[in-house]
Amino acid sequence: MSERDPTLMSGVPELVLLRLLAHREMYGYEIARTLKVVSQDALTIGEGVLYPALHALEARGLLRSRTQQVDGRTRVYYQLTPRGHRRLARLTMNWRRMSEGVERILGATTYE
Amino acid sequence: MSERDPTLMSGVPELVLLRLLAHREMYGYEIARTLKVVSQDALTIGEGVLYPALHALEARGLLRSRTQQVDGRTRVYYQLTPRGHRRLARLTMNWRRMSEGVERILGATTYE
DNA sequence: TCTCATACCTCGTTTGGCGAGGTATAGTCG
DNA sequence: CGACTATACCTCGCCAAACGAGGTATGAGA
Repeated sequence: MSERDPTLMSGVPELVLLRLLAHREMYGYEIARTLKVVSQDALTIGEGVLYPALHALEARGLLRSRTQQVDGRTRVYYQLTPRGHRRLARLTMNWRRMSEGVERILGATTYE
Repeated sequence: MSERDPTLMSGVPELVLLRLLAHREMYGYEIARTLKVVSQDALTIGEGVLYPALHALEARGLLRSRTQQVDGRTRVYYQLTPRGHRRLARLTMNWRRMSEGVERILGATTYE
């Protein structure tokens, strides 16, 4: 394994998507709304990012989906696979590491 | 103004570069080394990222450079312009906002 | 009827991170 | 002397990812 991973760059959408879906099954539109609310507007994900990301995650075997009709509208519900959970754990570690690194740079007043 | 800015994505290299150079003048190679040390290996910046980024920042008027010969080697020292300082302040705000958003997502155990 | 919210989708562009490569000098070890 | 490492700069080309803009369709309410 030892795949790509955010070296410096984020991959925030992937992280956030996996994390939201780790709790419970959700469908795309719901994810976008929830993200906005929970992050208190700090994060928003456009549909041009959201749907391609979900498809890619599913294609990689990190998500599983099922389709359900509700009030004549189609919802595609996603949930994490075991691989998705492992991936999430890994990405979370990387995120913490990276953001702590950035904080160290931002916080320091002198370097030598 | 009101330029693009990292919507979801990072722009970590730009932020970090500006922050390091806000303290004191540094040259490229030194930046790469310092970043690694100060971030305790959490962040590294390859030369294929570093130099193009520095040039782009200078072209945008956020950095100013001067060249100096030291022991027969050429060093290009960079420092922030006033615009660079303003940009740094802005990016720092965005970073905090974004990373707090991510933390809220990571930290929450239930959403409704 | 029109608009808004819901719910999905894709296409094309741009940006930017990154590896790999290239040049040159100074110092160290054998 | 020759090889190698560290210093110091640079560019090219690839690829992935974020994003805006556009498209389809339904249900509810004004």
